[in-house]
Amino acid sequence: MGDRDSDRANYHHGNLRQALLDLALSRVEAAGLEALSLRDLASSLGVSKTAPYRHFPDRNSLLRAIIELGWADLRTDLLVSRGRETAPEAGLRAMGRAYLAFAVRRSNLYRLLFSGQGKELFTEAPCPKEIDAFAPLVEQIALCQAAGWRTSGDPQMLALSVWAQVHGAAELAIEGLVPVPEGMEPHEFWAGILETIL
Amino acid sequence: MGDRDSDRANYHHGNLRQALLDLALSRVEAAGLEALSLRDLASSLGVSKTAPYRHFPDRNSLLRAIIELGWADLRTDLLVSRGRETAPEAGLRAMGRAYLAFAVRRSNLYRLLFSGQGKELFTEAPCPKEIDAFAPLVEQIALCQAAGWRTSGDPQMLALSVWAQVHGAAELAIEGLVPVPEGMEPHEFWAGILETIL
DNA sequence: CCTCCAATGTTGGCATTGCCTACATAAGAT
DNA sequence: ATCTTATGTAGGCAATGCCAACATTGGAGG
Repeated sequence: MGDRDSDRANYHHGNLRQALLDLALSRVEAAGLEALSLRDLASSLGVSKTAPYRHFPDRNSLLRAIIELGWADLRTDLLVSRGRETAPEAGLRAMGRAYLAFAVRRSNLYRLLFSGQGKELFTEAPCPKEIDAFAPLVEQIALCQAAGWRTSGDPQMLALSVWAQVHGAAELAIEGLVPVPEGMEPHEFWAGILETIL
Repeated sequence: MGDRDSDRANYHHGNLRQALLDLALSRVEAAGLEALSLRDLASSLGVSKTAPYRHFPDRNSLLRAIIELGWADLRTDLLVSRGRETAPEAGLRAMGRAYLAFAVRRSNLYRLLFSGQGKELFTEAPCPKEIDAFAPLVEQIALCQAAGWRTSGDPQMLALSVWAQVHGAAELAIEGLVPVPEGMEPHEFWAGILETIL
């Protein structure tokens, strides 16, 4: 007859929301957003097919939660990478490399971030601090300017330009449209290309 | 009784492949690739649900055909835009603006181009000339270099860097993550941002 | 301690979709 | 005229998102 714990767990899972988030994130990272199925999550967690709807009104809502996790992780990577450097410009380059590494290493998640599903997360209100991966870039650019780098120009605009550059490189790297030289990691190759202009 | 033409057309449509492509393209442009359904196409064309499979083995194969159309159109826009300028650098800037305009105007199609579905189109063999939107950029960069612009540097690498920059701007513009100043078109706004660095 | 209720989970069902197998028809070559 | 092949049809299967109705549980208030 099963022990008491699993009896209790059988009906009320107890932590379904978090379990859904964890599993969904791993599914997306492993196979992309189109491979995410609420029914599959439910059955994998030993729960009925409609149980997830008690925690997320629909599939897109779950996706949006994952997107938030993704932005938070990306922001963290950027903060850590720049924290390891003292010179402002070195910090900026480190952020660029960290960004590319994140995009290549977790490409399915990265693609989801720009899939358009979470647009309203950022356009509506001021972007929540914990998931704002852009602000650290603007700050770092401002630091660089204070140190004499491209002193003319609005830091916000400069940051947008740099973001566009690095994001574009990340996408091209992920997409694999451009063959990478033998024995070279894609994010290294693309970091090198960025130096061409930046 | 119906006229003879529709009688004939009732069974053998006569031009189903092209009709599928046309309608699929318009559906994708209007609502994105996730809105593309073979069954919907079939019924809209007054044909049975499995008829499309006589022309495309599966949904992805149809998507790939659309991707080819998209790249060809983008290439054409680039060629036309640079053809209107004489000075090499002016031509390069015109290509950038045309690229951004294409991405914004046909954003759903543009997104499909980078969705990863058509990867093998470009990585395998040498990219077919008619759909190669990258080669014109390399050529233009070479022209610019011949005219004294950034004479040091491999044109291929420079072109990749420029492509990354413009593609990144295009994606950010489409995504709408960055609010565009009132009364300004997104592609103008982003073209301005590109000038910040390029 | 008991009761009720809100949170959480289940069952059954509907519509849509991709795609498979078998079958039907038309159009053109032999 | 016949036969082959390209093309289209019918039926079906499994998966999915989501809705409505019902069940269970644990905790708040009497």
